[in-house]
Amino acid sequence: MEIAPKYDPSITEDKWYEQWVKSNLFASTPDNREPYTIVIPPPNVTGVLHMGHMLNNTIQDILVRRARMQGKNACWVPGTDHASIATEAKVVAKLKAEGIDKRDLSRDEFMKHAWEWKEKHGGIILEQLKKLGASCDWNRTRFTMEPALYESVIKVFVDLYNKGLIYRGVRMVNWDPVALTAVSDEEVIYKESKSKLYYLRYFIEGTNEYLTVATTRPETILGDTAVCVHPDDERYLHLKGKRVIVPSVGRSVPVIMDEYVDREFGTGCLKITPAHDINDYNIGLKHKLDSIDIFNDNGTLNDNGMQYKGMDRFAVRKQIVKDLEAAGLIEKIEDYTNKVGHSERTDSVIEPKLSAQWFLKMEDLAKKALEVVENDTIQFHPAKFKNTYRHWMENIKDWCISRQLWWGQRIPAYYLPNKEVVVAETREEAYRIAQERYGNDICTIDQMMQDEDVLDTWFSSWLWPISVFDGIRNPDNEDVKYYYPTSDLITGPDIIFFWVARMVMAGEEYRNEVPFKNVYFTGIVRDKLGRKMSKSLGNSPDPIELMNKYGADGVRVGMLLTAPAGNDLPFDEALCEQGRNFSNKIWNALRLVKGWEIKDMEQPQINKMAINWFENHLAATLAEIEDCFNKYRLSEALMATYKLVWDDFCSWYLEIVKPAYQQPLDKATYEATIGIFEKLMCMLHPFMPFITEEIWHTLRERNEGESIMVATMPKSAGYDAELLKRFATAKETIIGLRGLRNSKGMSPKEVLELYIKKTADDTTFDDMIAKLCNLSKIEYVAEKVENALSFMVGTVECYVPFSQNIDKDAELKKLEDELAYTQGFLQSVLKKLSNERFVNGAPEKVVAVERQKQADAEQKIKALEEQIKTLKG
RNA sequence: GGGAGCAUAGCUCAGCUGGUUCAGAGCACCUGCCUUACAAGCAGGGGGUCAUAGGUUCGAAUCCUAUUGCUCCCACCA
Repeated sequence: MEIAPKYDPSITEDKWYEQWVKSNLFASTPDNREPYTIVIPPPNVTGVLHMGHMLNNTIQDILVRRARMQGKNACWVPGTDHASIATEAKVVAKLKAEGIDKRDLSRDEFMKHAWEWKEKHGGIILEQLKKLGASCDWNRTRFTMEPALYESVIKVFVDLYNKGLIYRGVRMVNWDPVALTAVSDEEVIYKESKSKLYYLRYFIEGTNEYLTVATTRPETILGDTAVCVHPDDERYLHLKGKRVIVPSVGRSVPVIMDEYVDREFGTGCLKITPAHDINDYNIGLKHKLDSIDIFNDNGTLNDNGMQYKGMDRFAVRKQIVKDLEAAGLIEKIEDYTNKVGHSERTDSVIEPKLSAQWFLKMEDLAKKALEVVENDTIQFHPAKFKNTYRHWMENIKDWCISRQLWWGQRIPAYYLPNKEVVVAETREEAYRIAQERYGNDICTIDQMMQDEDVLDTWFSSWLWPISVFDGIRNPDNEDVKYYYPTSDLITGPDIIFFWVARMVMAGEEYRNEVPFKNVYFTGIVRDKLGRKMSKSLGNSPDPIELMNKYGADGVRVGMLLTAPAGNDLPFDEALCEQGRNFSNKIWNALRLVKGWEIKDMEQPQINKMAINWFENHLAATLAEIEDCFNKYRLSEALMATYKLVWDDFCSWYLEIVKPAYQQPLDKATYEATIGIFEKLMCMLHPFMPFITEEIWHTLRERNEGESIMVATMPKSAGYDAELLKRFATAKETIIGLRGLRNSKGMSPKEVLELYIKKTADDTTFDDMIAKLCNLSKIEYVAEKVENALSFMVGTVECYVPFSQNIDKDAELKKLEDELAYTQGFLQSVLKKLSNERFVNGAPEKVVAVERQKQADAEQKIKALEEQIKTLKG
């Protein structure tokens, strides 16, 4: 059989993916097996694959594939999120490029454009996931805006409203002046920025005296309705009951006293703008101040902006400072660093704004959701995120769930002419309720005005583990009963509040059960220099190009090699190279094995030994790997598998059984080797699905439609630890011999003899030693061998007769160095053992170990001294 | 301002409740090899005062305290 010398993923990967889809191997339906369920964190429908997705989805695929091979009914549900703000922004931008202004469109017209856009450009990311090998059940692909999920969201809104958990109120919210919508507290990112602190003069009414107020936002003086000082601040006691004139504006406002003011900051005087700052708003409420809103929704000044009307807030800031300076009303300007809230989606500076919004009461929901994490019904990996979660849950505020957008689930609230509001799943139902409540003649059905707002995207995402199985609309359907709760959730810690916490709440509220049992938090993928990957830095590699270059398998391995849960992943292309090299290594092992001539002949002892050793070693490694998976330490599981394949299988096992050039291999060994190879491929398959499938099919004849995907994952079993230890000693002998050859520059072709100063009590591995070291014989002797090089394995001396002149000085030095080291070592052991408190205090086991060390060291010293003596002659 | 976490080889990390799996792994590095599976490779090798300073202990990378440096989360003093 001809096998290419280099593995080429481009000819296997697409082929096998197609085959898997064709054979419907990703599909899952409820049956008697234990379910294993993952719901994908739905990427934005407008998204394209980035390195974060690669990591996240590789991990999910590994877990799903492993579960499937363990005989579980594995179901990975894919889908996308409608991403209200982000998508609407994209559609608006696209329309703008075509010369269409959103404001000129009706809601329906806009939605038509948005859906068209979604159909055309949406879901690219799901196609890209296929290249990665993601074994999602594509038949189950969901979209948060599709009818069934849309209905679920509406149903939940109505339900929570009826339970009294949802309310509408006028509150200070975070306003995004670019997206023209409110956003939740969690969507505000505070960034440190260099700004200025302006000291403004407020003249006391009717006098020439003034007080100085420090502010970072001088433009908001237009909305000032008071100046506030601390009631105990002696500097300002005389101002009690006085009024001051807002500079430039000319308005007279009261001086009020409140302990909120920090006397140390600035001048100890605080201007109060209730309409544009959350703290000022609260003070305004307390002191019954007027509230003057000076901004339009888009951040320009409104009619209250006087001569600045129509200008942007930042332009006004500059202008008003100039004007105040000209009027001599600025005392000084200082540099100042503070944190400014930015919109997560548009990056615009958030404007606190008073507006009517819908809120969800969180307190009770949070209580239950905290409990199930505290008592480990849901486990976090790593567990440290419990702290973060707890802190948020214990300080939770109501969730602003309305957004002033069109792309999303429209709030099912209907306003009647009598100003009352009715909430119901449909207009018809709302009308029925309205008539019931207020009489049949209250209005016509068309006179009810539906709320213009849509719901926060996360208000649909939080239902995802339930709604993908239609468990909101049909709580007793087979799917949701079987697949819910899901098994593992794989996500980033950045959305622990946005998503994870809220899913737990929804799960408890709507299923009375947690939505998942484990949460695996991935780290953030960074570049080599530790920076976040970002478009503006251009440091984010294109995953598709990477996969073309190294193969999906190579990239998957590269990502996983250094990605412990919860740790950031400093990505380096060299890791993908390592992954690709590993692919090639496996490939060449296949070439070797398939290249052998097989003969029906007696199985040599050495091969029996190799097989027996490997199977024991495999069992031990399997136990190790299972332990890694139980602890969600996937990188370690991969590394253990990697070493098993590369080192133990390729470098040791295959080298031991490998027949001499053009010699045949016995059939029994061949069969065993194929069996081992198969097992290794199964173990590797979750990490490297494509190459393992290709090799699995090459190892044996397979029937049409058979796949490694549904082969059985090998399980750990008992093993002979003693055997493994003896093998390790044999290995040491081999390494010692190779080192000898290396240091003496001997060719591997030169045949040598080995004499071991020891009784021949264990010769199990002698054949192997002879074969791998090109020895003509191994002999056990009682006395030292003359004219030989020597080395030690543990406390045992080994000799290799050497025909050429031995460099006595070099040998002597080597031996003396070793002697010195061993003597030092013995000293430290003796010191320990002569310490009575150690001998009495330490456990017997530990003391026994020290005594053994002593004995070994003494024996070794004796041997070394003897060697030195004879060498000196 | 509050909280959490981290600091071990050049890099990325493992080292569970103090003592032979205690100083480890992979990559990188050095030396020698194109040895009929693989140079995307083989064989061998070097490399760490476990951040710093104290303390507890017979014994500390591991426990305690302080210091320094980094990261993240929350709050948002204008």
